[in-house]
Amino acid sequence: MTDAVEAAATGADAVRDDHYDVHAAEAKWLDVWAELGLYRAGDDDDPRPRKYILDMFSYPSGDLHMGHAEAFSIGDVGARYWMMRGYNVLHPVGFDSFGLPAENAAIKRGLDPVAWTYANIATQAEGYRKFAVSFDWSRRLATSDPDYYRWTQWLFLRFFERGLAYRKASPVNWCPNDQTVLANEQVISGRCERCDAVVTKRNLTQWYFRITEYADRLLDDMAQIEDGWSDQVLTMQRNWIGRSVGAEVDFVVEGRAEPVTVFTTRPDTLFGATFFVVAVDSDLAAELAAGNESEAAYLVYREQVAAISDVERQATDRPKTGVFLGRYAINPVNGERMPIWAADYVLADYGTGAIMAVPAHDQRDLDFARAFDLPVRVVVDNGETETITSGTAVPGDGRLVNSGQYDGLSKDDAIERITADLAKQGKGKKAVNFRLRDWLLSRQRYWGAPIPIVHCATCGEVAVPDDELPVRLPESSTVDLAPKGVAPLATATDWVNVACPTCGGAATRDSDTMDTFVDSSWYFLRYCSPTYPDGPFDPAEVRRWMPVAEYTGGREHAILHLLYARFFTKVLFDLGLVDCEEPFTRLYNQGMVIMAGSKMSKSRGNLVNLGDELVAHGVDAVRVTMLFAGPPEEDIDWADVSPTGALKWLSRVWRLAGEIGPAPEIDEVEDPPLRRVTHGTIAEVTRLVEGHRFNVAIARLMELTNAIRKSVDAGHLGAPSVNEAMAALTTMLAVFAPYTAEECWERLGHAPSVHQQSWPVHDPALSTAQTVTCVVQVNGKVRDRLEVPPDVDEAALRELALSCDGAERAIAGAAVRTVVVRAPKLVNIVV
RNA sequence: GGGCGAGUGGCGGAAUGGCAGACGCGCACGGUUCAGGUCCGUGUAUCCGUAAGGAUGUGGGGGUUCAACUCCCCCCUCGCCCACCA
Repeated sequence: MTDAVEAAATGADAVRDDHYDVHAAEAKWLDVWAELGLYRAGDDDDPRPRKYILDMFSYPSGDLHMGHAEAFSIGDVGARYWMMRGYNVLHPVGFDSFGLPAENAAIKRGLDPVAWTYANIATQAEGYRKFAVSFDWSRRLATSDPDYYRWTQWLFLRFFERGLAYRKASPVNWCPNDQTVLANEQVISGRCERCDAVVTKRNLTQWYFRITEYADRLLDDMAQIEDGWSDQVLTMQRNWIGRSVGAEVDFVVEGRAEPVTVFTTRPDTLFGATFFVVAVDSDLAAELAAGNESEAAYLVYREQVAAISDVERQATDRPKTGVFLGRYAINPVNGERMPIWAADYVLADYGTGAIMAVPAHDQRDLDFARAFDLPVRVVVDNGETETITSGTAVPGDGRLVNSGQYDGLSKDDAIERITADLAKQGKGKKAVNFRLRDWLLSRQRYWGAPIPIVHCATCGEVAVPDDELPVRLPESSTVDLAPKGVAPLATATDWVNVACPTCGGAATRDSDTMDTFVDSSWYFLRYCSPTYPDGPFDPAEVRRWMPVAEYTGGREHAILHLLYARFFTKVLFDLGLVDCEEPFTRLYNQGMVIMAGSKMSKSRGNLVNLGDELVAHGVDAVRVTMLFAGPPEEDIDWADVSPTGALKWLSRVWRLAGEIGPAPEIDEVEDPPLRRVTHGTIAEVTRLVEGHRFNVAIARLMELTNAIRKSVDAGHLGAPSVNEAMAALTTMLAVFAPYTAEECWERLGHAPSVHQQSWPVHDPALSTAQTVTCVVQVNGKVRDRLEVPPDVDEAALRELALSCDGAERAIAGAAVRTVVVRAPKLVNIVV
């Protein structure tokens, strides 16, 4: 402060040469802030309105990287803004600390996953602290804490009790590299999301969450969050759930007691069904081929299909393959015999794994029919059915033909009538199908929450009693961690062998651990009462804080974490544990930080090290760079932005604060236009911050900086309006550049902390201008500008506009046809 | 193949249907300087013009409107997601 006073006294020149040492400022304030306890959420009796501001917690990989810096810069603005607006803000931090990297470090380098993980957490926590994120550190948690996973297990048991967690055998995605199964959501175009290895199928008995039971609600409840989530994420979730409405139709199969049911969205095309296809890898296919002369051919074909990877199998331009099974199904509407084929274009795990093929109206069926010379029959005529002979199916709308009593009906009418008639005859019914599959949650890995189930030969699957939770992980030294396709926990014999909780007989623990997405599906609830000993969370606290007002994180979680967290919340709602059905009211997905046009990666050699950037430009400049680069949801190309420019601005502000300092006010040098700029800026920045338009908000603060600079240079040092402007600038800067704002606040002669100040309030009387610039257009082209009072009369403005120089020149004697007057901003003269 | 989103100066990007290019980067020129990655000022879409001023201009083509970056239709390009889902 003494420096600032002295500088102000010795004149501007001395200050301008002053150097803003960002690192000194960083070193200076962290402890002060910690002592003031600035960001701790208020207690139960805090009268302020509450707001829960959440950033997606991170995997503790060690130091923060550029992606973290962007995400947390964005989330922090919201948290700080609402704190300054007088809200009781919960802005917690934690670590998603179970997962493969810890285990891989253990396997590769012989490190203890516990020690490795917690060392990384310490490093990352320090990184967050230096980055000055306004976290309430008192609520910090880690999903690998026994205190946390105890409740993950507890929640699993509640799901288990309700039948929402169950075990089944089925072909599952298998990553041959990580030696573990993967959820559908973790398979990206046939490859492992983590390691990019080509995923194969294995038939295994695994644990699932019955998320499909919630498919309808996951779709319907999107209405509650439509205003707060981007269309992009909502659409992705909708597509992922993939609800389709149609009918289930029963087909009698010759020589089989039970009919076979198929799902179709087009029951109106039933008369066009000319053959029948079952998934080659389904049980039904094997059954139909069994003991049949076609069995040999079927088995060969099944071998061929099994040999190709999912990646190849899913290539849509692949020619259709299949074998005739020598069996026939009867079309329920016309009694026709349809040959049954096995093919790999029909999926075993969607619908019933069997379809009626309507080649005229489905491209895939037509491709198949042409490959095997099967009949094609048009049943919906749209006037352009001749394309079928050249290989293009007619999928759309039209009138029914070749369909007996239904001829002439429209598609929609036919769907309704045929479905109703089938239902009457007991041969079918209206049905809904989902693309969404149940969530496979078992993982054959060590570093995760053990599944709290004991397998007993007499009692079956037995839940570990609640009071025996947590089922702790055995010491890593007692476990063989090497990937071998068997769960590592199974090798810890002392741990695995237990007495059955029900009958006391010899039993074994389930040796799989849970997918880490289970951990992250409820962490936002634990934050509300992180040390609550009697349950996963204190329902009263959750009622007070939930739902989350603003949730910030990467778009990569659009269908993984965000879908699972919504599912968990709904189950907990049904259990009566939470009040809200949707956990996140507003979702903000920030873009990525890329480098020179492409994703940063080691192999590309274009990694930008956050630590280096922080050393070169300081925390605040990096934050401002991230926020000023563009809209938060867009990617930032680090090659296109200028941290130096950001630092330049911050230095300008800092020097201005030094020049203005705590010097006494001198009323005689007042600068009224500056007041208008100040109050106009406050109004706009407030609106922009609330709308997450941070890049524009910063642009407005830069303009205010320029205005103050001009005023000071014009000799207004000491004017109350200058002090007011500088104070407003400094307090608003606090949400973007916490260190610099604090430093400026001190230079202005105030005690810490600027972060305890209220967000400035604008005075509408001061922010409205005395005059408005009115644009005069002739035929839509700007020809002149007039300074007019904001409440100018329409008729008067019209006359003024018609007689101004620019308009007269452009009209040049032509006849005026119309004059559009939008007082006070615009007049358009049409000639 | 389907769905969603986006195309604006040399660059990142501004603009409730009403002044296109705010703000910043870069660049140019000038000033200051005890030599620095951190200062001040001026200019900077394109074309014609010394200037005043004029013409053109928001991926391309049409349309609605007094007025279109903005709304509607067609096309092109790019990005993301899903991808044989019956």
